[in-house]
Amino acid sequence: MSDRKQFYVTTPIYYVNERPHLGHAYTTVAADAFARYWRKVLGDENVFFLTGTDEHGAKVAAAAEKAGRAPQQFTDEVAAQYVETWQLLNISYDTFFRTTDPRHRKVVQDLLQKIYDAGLIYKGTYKGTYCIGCEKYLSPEEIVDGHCVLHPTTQLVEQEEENYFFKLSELAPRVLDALERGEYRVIPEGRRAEIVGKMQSGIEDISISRQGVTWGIPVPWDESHTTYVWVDALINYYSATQFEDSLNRFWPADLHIMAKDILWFHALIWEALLMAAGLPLPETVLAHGFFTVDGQKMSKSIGNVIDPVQMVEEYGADSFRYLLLTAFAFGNDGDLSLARFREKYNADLANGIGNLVSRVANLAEKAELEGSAGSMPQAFSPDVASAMESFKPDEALRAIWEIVAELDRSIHDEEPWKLRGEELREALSRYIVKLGEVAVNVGPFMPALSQAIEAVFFSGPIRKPDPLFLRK
RNA sequence: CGCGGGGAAGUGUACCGGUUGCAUGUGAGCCCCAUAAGCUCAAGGUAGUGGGUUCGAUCCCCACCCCCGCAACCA
Repeated sequence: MSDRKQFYVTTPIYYVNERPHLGHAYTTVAADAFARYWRKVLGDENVFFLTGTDEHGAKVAAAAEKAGRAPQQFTDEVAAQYVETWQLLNISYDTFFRTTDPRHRKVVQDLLQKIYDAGLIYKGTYKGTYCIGCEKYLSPEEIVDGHCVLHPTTQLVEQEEENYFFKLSELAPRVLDALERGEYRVIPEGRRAEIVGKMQSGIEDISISRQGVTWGIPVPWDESHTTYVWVDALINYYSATQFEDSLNRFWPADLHIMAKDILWFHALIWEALLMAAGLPLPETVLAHGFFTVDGQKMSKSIGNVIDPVQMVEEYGADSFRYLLLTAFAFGNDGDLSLARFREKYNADLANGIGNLVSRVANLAEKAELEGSAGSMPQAFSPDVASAMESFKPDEALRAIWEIVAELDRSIHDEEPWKLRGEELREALSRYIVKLGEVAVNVGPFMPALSQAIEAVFFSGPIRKPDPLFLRK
């Protein structure tokens, strides 16, 4: 089915100026499902799952100051919140990467030096309209009647800054060529077309250093500049494989997952940097969609923010993971709503798999069946495997729930409660095999459920357990 | 201005050039092992509007209307 020997999957590293929110959780849960899937197929030691935090930049420094903390202390605190959230969500990352890791600094500097030595970085000036209120250069859309939309009373200044520029314009055609030759790919197809279109529309060089920002990695040949945070951040994917010899083999990455808003960085700029440094390109760059909540963009002012930690408290990690991944097709945009979460929780989890487990366990307990007799299947079902290998976790889950529905139908048709003796045992063991199938297949998505099913039906005497998912 | 996504049963959503599928919700019946759970059947969509291509379009093309997002130094 696949000739992979190893699998390296990443999430973006999240910017620490805000707490983990639903968007971060969505990306990370998906990445976790892929990581867990491939671990089962290839063995734990052949999968590397990376996530982490992006901790440099002016905004972080400002946020730290506002919180009355030194930057490092501040980022330590926020990074800890991410670690905590991922623990709650049962995220099985192998490394939690932080860009303030001193080992990362060296990798970034070496890589930049290489690109510099290759003649692909030059000194120039960045010129723009600067808003002191925002502390950044404004894009034309942010300027209305000569004033910043957020700070209409602040005087804007035309400002120039000396920056180092990366010759993206020179690299872009080569990157496009690599994309078209299939040296790396961008999915879904619609996103790829978008990226190709942008690449063809004329690319400008980008500045990759800042003079005024001290909270960052110094440019190796000119310590008065720090590395632009995006460059610093992207390099993490490579950097994480360079800290230990045992991890070297994971580069290049097999799958970078991110939301579509940062695809540009991952589908062009990252490849350009790698090419410039003479490094191999990642295999797949996968952008998933955005979601709205009850039809609107999630925002604090609208008050429709869904907090992942609260969701875990209410539904449990497994359920929340399920609800996120089945809400809409992975890659598309979609809509989430608390009302629908509840509906789906009751229908698919409580009435579906939860009830089915009780149903079969009860019959088995009465029949005094031994679970140790059967054994769990070890491989994924073909349709689950093909869904996962074409990056469609939602389809994989749908296939699994088809097993659940089928089993409910079989039980109804065969009326095992009327059977006795060998007939009953035969029927029950077929049901248990099916549940074993569910357990194996659902593992990447709902690890606790998978273990619970295994514990009930595949070890010792079968006892009817407490409900796995209580109706809400 | 530009780019992209979307408008389909009460709600949400999938695939697809050839009597729309699924889920949820609703109604009726069945079963009674199970978490008032399960099974079956039924009702419910002229697929935003108007054109075009085609033997045939929800699907391809054009225009328009509406919603949403992105718009590159923002991480």
